[in-house]
Amino acid sequence: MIDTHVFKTKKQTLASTIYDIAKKAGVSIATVSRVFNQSSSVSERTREKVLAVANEVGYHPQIHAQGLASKKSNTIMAVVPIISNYFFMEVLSGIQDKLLQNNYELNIFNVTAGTDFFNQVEHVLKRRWAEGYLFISIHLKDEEWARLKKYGVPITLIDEYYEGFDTVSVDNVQGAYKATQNLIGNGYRRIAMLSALETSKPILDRKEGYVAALKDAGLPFDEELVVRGDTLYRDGFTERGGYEAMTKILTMTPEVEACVCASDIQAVGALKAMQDLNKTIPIIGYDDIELAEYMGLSTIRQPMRDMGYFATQTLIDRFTNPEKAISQTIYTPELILRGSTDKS
Amino acid sequence: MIDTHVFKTKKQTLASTIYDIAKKAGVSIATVSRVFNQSSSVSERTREKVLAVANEVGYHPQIHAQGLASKKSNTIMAVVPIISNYFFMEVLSGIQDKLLQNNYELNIFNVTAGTDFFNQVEHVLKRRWAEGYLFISIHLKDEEWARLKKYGVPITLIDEYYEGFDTVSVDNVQGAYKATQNLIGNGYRRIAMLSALETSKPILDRKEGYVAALKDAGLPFDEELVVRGDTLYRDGFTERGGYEAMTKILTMTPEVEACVCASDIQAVGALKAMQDLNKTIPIIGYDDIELAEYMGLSTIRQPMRDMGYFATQTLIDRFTNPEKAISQTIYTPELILRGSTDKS
DNA sequence: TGGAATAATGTAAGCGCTTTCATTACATTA
DNA sequence: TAATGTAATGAAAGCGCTTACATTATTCCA
Repeated sequence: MIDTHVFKTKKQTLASTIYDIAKKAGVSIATVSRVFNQSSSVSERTREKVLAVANEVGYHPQIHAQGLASKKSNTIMAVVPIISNYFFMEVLSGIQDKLLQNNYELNIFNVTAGTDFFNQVEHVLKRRWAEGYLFISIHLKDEEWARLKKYGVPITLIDEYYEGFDTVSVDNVQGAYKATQNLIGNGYRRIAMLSALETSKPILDRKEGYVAALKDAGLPFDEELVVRGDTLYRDGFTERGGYEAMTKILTMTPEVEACVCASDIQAVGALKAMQDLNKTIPIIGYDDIELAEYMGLSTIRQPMRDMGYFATQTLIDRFTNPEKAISQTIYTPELILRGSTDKS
Repeated sequence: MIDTHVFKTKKQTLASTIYDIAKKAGVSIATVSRVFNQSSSVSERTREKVLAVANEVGYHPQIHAQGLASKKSNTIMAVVPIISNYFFMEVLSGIQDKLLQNNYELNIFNVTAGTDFFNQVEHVLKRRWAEGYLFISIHLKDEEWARLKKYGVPITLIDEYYEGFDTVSVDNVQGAYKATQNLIGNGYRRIAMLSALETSKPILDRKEGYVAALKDAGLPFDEELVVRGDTLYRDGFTERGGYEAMTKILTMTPEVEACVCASDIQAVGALKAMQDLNKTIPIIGYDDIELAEYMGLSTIRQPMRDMGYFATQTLIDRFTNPEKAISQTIYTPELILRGSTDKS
């Protein structure tokens, strides 16, 4: 007996390539390629035919093949240290806004804190994944930046300053200065700084501004009043970090009259701590995330979205004009007064 | 003394390729490739030699070339609709956690709302950028999902349910039910639902739970008590959206006794609205973002990090075992009681 | 209406890797 | 020592695309 049963081979829907399309459309692969690259010289008729075929089988050029052949990928990579942060989110949304107007795709690469931090960053460049890079809140030593420069790839730094690259940042010293100065102007003398990981670059700058404001007002600087929480997750820029720090401040140096804060999110924790300890002092946050408005939190505004937007623009400009002079853009932070600093 | 002069080298340092390394190390390109792919049969001596050379010139295989030749890229792509959202952030951090243990790179692709939403999503798959995809809060019709399935690529859905893919979600109906039930249990009768864009899938489900709870308690359902703000940016899941909605509720239906909310972030706005109008009613949020704890906000907890973590695991499992049975994982939301529902 | 100018298409050589298969070098064993 | 097995390496054929450059169709004007 003859077995006539046919095995239905699970038909692997092999991805179609440019050859398949070319064949079906009766043209050469070059023409197909042209169609997908809006190259000028393709007649309207062929274009339509190719597009029809491509659409029918769901064809689209593969990114890796394109990338290899053309040495471009129409991709911008945002490199950020740990993602879950309000500052990044805002910056990112500015980047998106700009990208929407251009034909670039955004990829986000996360580097994790640790000893091999620089290696991770360098690794990203080595892979040559993108045409340009946005480094957000990545802080390196000058010689490390210099080393990255060797890769000859367009890079724009956000929230960091280095002469060799286009950078977009905010004057952190000035921001903290303004906040502290405001408190001093309101008559407070013993002002604490709610800090975070000491080695963090923004913290360093903000402390400097805080100290300068005290000094300019003829007030003594007391290291004891610079306090951070013990939870160092995300460098201490967390609700918990703020809660812990404020608890310390209120219990260990009860004579404190006011407080400048390294971030809004920490301020949220600090507010809770004050509530729990049933003691309220004026407080100024930092960043002006959307939340701050709804919490009545006075703060120092950083134009985060603008920064993202502008940095992206700068980067794209460099694609088209690599010889463009390197630019450093520094925004001025703005003091926003709300309920948390009202005199009671 | 440190030399701090300006860079002037214009010379594009040509990226070195596998050939350069092979030549300098005196081996064939195949061997170099093997070294970079921890392939077994390379003698320790050659391995070291190759690595030394590669390190010297800063060589690393190019992703596009690798991707083309091997048809893999060791990359997972997370597809999300608009990035700046607390829910995504938390899920993302769960994904990162899992990824850290494996050797995959994460890329994030943003789709923007609009008429061509589906096209954007499909486009991502067409490019074949990654080996697997995590779709976060992407809601499509069944036939659309079916269409994506044709691409034969590993996909895991987060915060969505569809039988054809592995999915990880939370029972939104139950979550809203629990919240509403709690309020009813506390004696409130006129309970509002602070909503967002009506067509949003989570909103649909949550409303269903809200209605069911009312019905089960023998309470009437009043469409007028389901309110959203007018600002629809991010589908209305914003502080502002919450503020507007609560303002409406309090002014148009002043007899309302309590409120269930579609998200914590909206609850923040709602809290402010209550404060501004000087009227407080019990409120329950949704999500349990970190902030909620520090704001004393009762809420429905979604295990966001766990979801991200588990979904990633599921996806990676599928790489190694494509024939694995498709799984639907549904988490149970948890009611977290805090100050915002305390009886005054 | 011929022929130059121009538009449309095709040919083929890579892009930088991976991978199969063949080859070589070396260690074992009888 | 010859035969055999195994580990290490190399040669070469693609992967799916872009892009000079070459070739063929069209167009246009004197």
